[in-house]
Amino acid sequence: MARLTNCIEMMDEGIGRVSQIIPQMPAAEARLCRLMLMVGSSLEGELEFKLKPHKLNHSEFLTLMILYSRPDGSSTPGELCEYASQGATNMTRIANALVKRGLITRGASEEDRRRVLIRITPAGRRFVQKMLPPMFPRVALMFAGFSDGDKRSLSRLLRKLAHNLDELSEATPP
Amino acid sequence: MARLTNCIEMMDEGIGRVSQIIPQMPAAEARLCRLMLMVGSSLEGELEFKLKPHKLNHSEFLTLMILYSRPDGSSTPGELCEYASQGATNMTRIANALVKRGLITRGASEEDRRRVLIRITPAGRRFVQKMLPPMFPRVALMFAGFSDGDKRSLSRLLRKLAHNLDELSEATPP
DNA sequence: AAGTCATATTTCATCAGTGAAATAAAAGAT
DNA sequence: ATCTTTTATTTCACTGATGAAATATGACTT
Repeated sequence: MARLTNCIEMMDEGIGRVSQIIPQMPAAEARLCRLMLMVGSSLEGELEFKLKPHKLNHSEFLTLMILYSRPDGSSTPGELCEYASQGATNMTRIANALVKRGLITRGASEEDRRRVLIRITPAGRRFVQKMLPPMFPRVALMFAGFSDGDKRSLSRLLRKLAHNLDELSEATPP
Repeated sequence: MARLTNCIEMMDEGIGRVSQIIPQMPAAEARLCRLMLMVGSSLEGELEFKLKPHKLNHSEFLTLMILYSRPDGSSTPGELCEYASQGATNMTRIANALVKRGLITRGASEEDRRRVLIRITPAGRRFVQKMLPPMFPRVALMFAGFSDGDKRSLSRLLRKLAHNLDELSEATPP
């Protein structure tokens, strides 16, 4: 796999040349956009790489973590779909996989028997507590050389970007 | 689809609770990591959305743009694999799709006849010049409210992160 | 000339996610 | 009591990417 830095360098030159041909292009913004996409997918790759030994993919991991982080360790398929940004079809498949491994259980809700209650099991909690800590060093290394101010800036700017993306997709009711 | 802002809010609370159970967790870094992943994939969705009317997916668009941005409008499959972060198998498929639409051509290289020279066609250039400008307003809106300093900061921080990710994957030679 | 390496393609099996449609069951509305 | 809506599951066809193995071709080495 090519180093990210090389791809970025080549992207910089490419956008430079394109913006000479098409001067109306918002070059700085386009660069930021490409940067986000490149770094984002590299980060995604890094995550999947760390998950592979545990036979989990990103969306299974995310679903499990959402449950783990809940005060009561439970949620419903619909809610999980929302927060894990997955379709219902996919969430059914994810839940099946996690149930099969004994990390979660499915049961009917008491109050509303249409709903399905998904709970993380004690085995699921142990699993998370065992797999999470070995990831910490690499997560910390990603932000090596970032001052506290850098981290705060990055957080602020990403949240601002997220807010703008929300506005954009609300302005487009497809 | 859930709003990004909601997902972020819920992620913040979730990480807060997890870091109470597992205090060694680098919470700030984990938050940044999740933020990058969420915003990145939302951005990816936004891009795919803009590409759909042109019947292009992300990697086809990227491949085409790399060629467009080259001074001579040409490259080779191997090089495109690198910069578009695609496997050879996939690049063959991408090239087939673009050739079929008349946007690029494939031909043997003169110097080294093992190599295949991929060139953007005049039709390919016209296609890019027609499809690109309508994207500009939305790209600009993504960064609405970003000062010049914000943009520079974000650029700098993403590049630093990219650099760290390169180091990480070089320290892991599988 | 023979052997080795490099480049690209093709085939194949597989995985992860999408979207639409059909089904089921229960809640809520009138 | 019937009708509508909500929630979840299941099935199906499809897209896009992945990785391994086999093949073809041409370049480089000696």
